[in-house]
Amino acid sequence: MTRPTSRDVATAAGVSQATVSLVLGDKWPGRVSERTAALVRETATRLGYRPNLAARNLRLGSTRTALLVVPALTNEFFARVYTGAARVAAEHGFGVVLYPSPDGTGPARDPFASARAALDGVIASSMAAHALHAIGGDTLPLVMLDSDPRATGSAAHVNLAMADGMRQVTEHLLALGHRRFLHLASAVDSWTFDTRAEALTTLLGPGTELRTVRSPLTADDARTAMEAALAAPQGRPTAIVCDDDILAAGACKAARRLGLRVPEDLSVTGFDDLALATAVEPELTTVHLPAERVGEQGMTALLAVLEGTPWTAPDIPVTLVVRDSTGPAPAV
Amino acid sequence: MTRPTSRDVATAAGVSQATVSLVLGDKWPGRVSERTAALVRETATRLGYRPNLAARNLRLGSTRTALLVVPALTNEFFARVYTGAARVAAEHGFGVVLYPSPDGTGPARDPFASARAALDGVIASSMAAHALHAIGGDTLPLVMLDSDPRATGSAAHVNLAMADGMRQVTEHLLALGHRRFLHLASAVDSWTFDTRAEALTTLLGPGTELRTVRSPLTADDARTAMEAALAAPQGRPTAIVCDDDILAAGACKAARRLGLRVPEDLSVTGFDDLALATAVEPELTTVHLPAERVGEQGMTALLAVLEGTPWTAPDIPVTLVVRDSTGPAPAV
DNA sequence: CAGCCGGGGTAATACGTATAACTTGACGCG
DNA sequence: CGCGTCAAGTTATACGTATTACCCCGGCTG
Repeated sequence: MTRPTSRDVATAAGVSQATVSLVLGDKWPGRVSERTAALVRETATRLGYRPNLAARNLRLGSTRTALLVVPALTNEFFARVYTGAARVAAEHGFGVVLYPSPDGTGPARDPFASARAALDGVIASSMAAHALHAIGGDTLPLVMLDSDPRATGSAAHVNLAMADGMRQVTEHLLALGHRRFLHLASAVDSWTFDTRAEALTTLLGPGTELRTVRSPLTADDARTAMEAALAAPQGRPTAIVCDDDILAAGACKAARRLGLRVPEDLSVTGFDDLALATAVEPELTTVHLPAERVGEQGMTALLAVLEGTPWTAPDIPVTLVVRDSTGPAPAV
Repeated sequence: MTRPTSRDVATAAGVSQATVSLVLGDKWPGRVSERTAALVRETATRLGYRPNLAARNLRLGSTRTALLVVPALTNEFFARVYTGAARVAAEHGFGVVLYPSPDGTGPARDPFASARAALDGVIASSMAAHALHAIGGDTLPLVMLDSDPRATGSAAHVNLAMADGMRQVTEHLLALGHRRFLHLASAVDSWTFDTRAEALTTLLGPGTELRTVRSPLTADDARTAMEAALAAPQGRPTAIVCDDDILAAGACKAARRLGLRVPEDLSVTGFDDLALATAVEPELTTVHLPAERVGEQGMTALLAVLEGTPWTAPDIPVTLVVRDSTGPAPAV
């Protein structure tokens, strides 16, 4: 009634366990005659044999499994990062397991053990870096996603060209004549957002005005933040730069509630280019972040690190997608 | 340079490996004196000892890991299912690993092995049921999510009360005076959607009209489907029942492109209650599906099955959330 | 004082696999 | 004919843990 082992297959086929392992391992060509190999394979499938991965992992000292640490999977961006990472992993016979509920809601007394599998390496989003040492991931090969290249020492880095993205946003808005800006920024403290904020500040030349409001990354918070910011009609911003499409969508909505038309009275930009960006009306002008590619490169980097190859790559380029939420600055 | 084992801890502490295992296992109270226990624990942390999970899994014959099979994590609904399942799992010292890229895009020659970990059980969404036997999951304890209770024999089931959800939609729209309906249905063949379609057909009494258009679950497809359906001004539907918020959002957009106002000229309803539902304008009237609870109950069910306890529970209730995308049927 | 008990620990083992090291027969070749 | 070679397997072992069965010794009891 219990699952058949390689030894069961061996006795059933009248060979030794080693032979079974050799055949099914598909290495060592010529070690086993084609005739017995076929016999072994046939009995294996007949018995429904599945290798015990725990045993194999123990023997090989490697699980071919990576841990992906992200804040929340319900954020489409990170779901896509996972997808990309899992794809590349599968191509190399690797698996990807997620660190559950790092948002702090879950219990996970021993978060490392809760991954249940021995791990070969860790890919961590900077937005979840605080969880890293609790995981014990600092003792494993590590790849950081979107984190300060100067900070995390030896770890490999996969970064998006956030500053350049912000440059594109700024130039686009300046060309449209905007001079008074509001930065609807994430309340999360991370390299990602810091870099953007810094880029925005430096790129906006003299003769411009910039206010910043920090808000959690939810549409509701965006709305209340907006209502406060747009209250005064005179001197109010004409362009809202949001750190996130969700914020941007919330901003558009708040604007309309306040009787402002987008983009005629107010331009709004986002980041990420989620499905949401084209679902709302007007469709969002936003910086497209190739999330899948982040995951892919993260996994590629980890594989390189595991092989001892030093890995480095230029920042992943991002591109502004101009849609309908931005337009010429109002005449006043 | 290699990771310390329990034996390393043992020699360092001057005890036997068995003692280390006993202490760190925290069972068998009284088997070890408090003094040596403290010594062992101290050396363990000093050496940075982490138990080798592959070895433990092999020894115990169980990995405390479940496989969750879903179509795509980028769909917020399934991301939330995962979150719920992972939470309950963590509470019981279990892990959840995802079946990567079952949408067929990925390579995954041996999808089962690509889970990399030996598994204790499987939780499978019916929308990915076709992948099940390829995974070999049919030989493991199985919990089915939203699948035909009559179909999958012995497996435990966790179902949403889809028919009741559709009933609420129908009654809401009928009460608003609608008589001509369009069902924007998913192109995917599954119990979920079949149940809804059947419920809709039976609930709409005489004197009503129902057309059905099947479409992939993307906003773009929804739009083209809509444009075809609404082309003829006379006899066009006044209420659009969508199988999904994404479809609903697409439908709203298409309607506006065609010069129809929502909800004045056209009512639209969705399913799921994703974040999208409140991000678009008008906010969607939609059937709220407690996705997290699906994941939680799925995991709970699996845990019960693993203990040999027969598990059964009533369908998870769903509730219509009335927002701004539905209104009285237009006069004509 | 012998016998027994139990606290506190240890030695031994099995889990299922991959692979290194060894065996065996057949065969070719000098 | 004897030896090296090679194909085709097999035997043995280790991976690191959890747990069972055992052991030792001090103290209590009859």
